[in-house]
Amino acid sequence: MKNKFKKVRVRFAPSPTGLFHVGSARTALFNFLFARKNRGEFILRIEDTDRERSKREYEEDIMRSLDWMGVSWDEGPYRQSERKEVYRKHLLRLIEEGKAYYCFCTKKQLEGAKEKQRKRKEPPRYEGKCFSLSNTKRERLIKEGKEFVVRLRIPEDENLEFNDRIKGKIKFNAKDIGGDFVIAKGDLSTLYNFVCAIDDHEMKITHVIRGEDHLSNTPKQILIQRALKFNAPEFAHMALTLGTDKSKLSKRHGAVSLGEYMEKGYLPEAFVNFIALLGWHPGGENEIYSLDEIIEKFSLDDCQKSGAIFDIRKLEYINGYYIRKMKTEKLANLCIPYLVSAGLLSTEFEEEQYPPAYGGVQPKLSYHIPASQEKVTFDKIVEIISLYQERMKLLSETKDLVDYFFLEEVDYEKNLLFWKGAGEEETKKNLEKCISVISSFKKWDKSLIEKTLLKKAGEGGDRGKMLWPLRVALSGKKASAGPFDIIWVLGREKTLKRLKTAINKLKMD
RNA sequence: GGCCCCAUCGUCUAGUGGCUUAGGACGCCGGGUUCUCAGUCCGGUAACACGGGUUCAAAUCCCGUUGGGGUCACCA
Repeated sequence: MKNKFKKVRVRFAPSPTGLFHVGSARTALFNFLFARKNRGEFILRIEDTDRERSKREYEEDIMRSLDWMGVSWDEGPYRQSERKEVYRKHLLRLIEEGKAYYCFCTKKQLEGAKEKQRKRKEPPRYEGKCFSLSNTKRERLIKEGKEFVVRLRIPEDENLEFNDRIKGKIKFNAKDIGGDFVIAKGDLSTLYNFVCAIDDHEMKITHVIRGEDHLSNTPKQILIQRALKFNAPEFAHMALTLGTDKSKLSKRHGAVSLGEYMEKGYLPEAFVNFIALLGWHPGGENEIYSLDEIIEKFSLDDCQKSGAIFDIRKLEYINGYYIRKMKTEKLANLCIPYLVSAGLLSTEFEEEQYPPAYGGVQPKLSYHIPASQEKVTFDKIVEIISLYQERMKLLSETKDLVDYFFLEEVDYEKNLLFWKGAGEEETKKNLEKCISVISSFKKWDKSLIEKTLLKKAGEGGDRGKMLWPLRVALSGKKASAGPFDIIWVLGREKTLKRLKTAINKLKMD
């Protein structure tokens, strides 16, 4: 292993031509893991040679997503659009050495040749016509302003083998590449494979870890590196992340951009845990790992050779798991923005006046409920969220789960109040019982509420007869937290009000 | 179609020639738990693609078949 004693340097090289997606996230993560595990360096390189399609906003999306995952880079971002001189220098050198040449064939000519080859069932191939152009003819064509591209001269027939760190020995033959391929356009602006080979060398990359969709680019890059007399880095081609139809994960499979996962309320630690386990496994039976544990255990040897389907149900499970394990205060803080954007809660900075001895003005967040104009404490929000911590899979579910704590009136169908075969009269009686029990409490004590109400409900045999309408009257939902918890958090006054509203609802026809 | 890669439950995977009646997790199904939902606990369902070898012994090694995927731009 020629790289054994060199400091490990890896790169993540996305092109900013679209929103950052799950597949790229996994490639970035694996590079990062490999770098950290081996005490090496992780470089971010933006491949924006295609000026038409590259956008600055996408570049920002890449960095924002990486930050979110906790994937930090040690160098960069380098931009290929800012390194044109470097590429041109190498390009000119190759042309001078006769390893690359101008090609004046028009697109039409190329198409025609390709068509003929296809008819003869031969693979399409550029035969290298312009390679044999005489100097004088070439000079003349350039002077005439004829359009051209630059092609790399490649061997006719040569084995191109390399040892992939994940896939093992990979064999290509130069004759299958399709002839001398284009490395620069007419304005001498260089193309992907060329700049990639140069940057990997100039940036002293020791390991190229990327998706296996780049496997077929590798022989081209090796040829370029050879022509330039560069040492080749080691390659590791990761199996792809797949959609449910087993094809490469893409937009048509639904949510693929990281932004969507952030908005839906996936936790970065859950997301990272999940995608790390797609195509990598440290052995053993544990499946929950922090980023630090993943780094500590990571090895390319434990990477799967075949693609892994992105199964969102397992991600949801892991996300729910992390939510349950989280400190409730932290969870509440993460949920608050969702309540705010749903209009259920509003926050603002409150200027609390402290005596000058305490350092003067200390800004503090205060919370209001728009529906009732009430003030609400952070502790109260924590209480509400704690009722749903075990039930939540996504942070974005918050608003639909707890909205009834922030609304003045809950909206539901009258029929929802009926437990199993119970009729209107019976339901009404049970709700009235609840009212009388709840208003009789001298002190407001949670376990007392629960004990007394439970006893009362038990008298009728089937507890559901009383507890179901009670819970529905308070939450307005067919599924919610338990009635005692809701009563406790809602308080006596609001509880009674909602029970009375429910009874009125029953009276109406 | 050419070239390249891949192949264990529906999904993610453990398994590196005998410890395997193939283990775990998600999902699904059933049951327990203060009305519901969730959670939790208990139980269940379900896989080595196929055919040849090699070997005393193969999910594991070799070959072939089939199937799947990737890639074939003056995009990256």
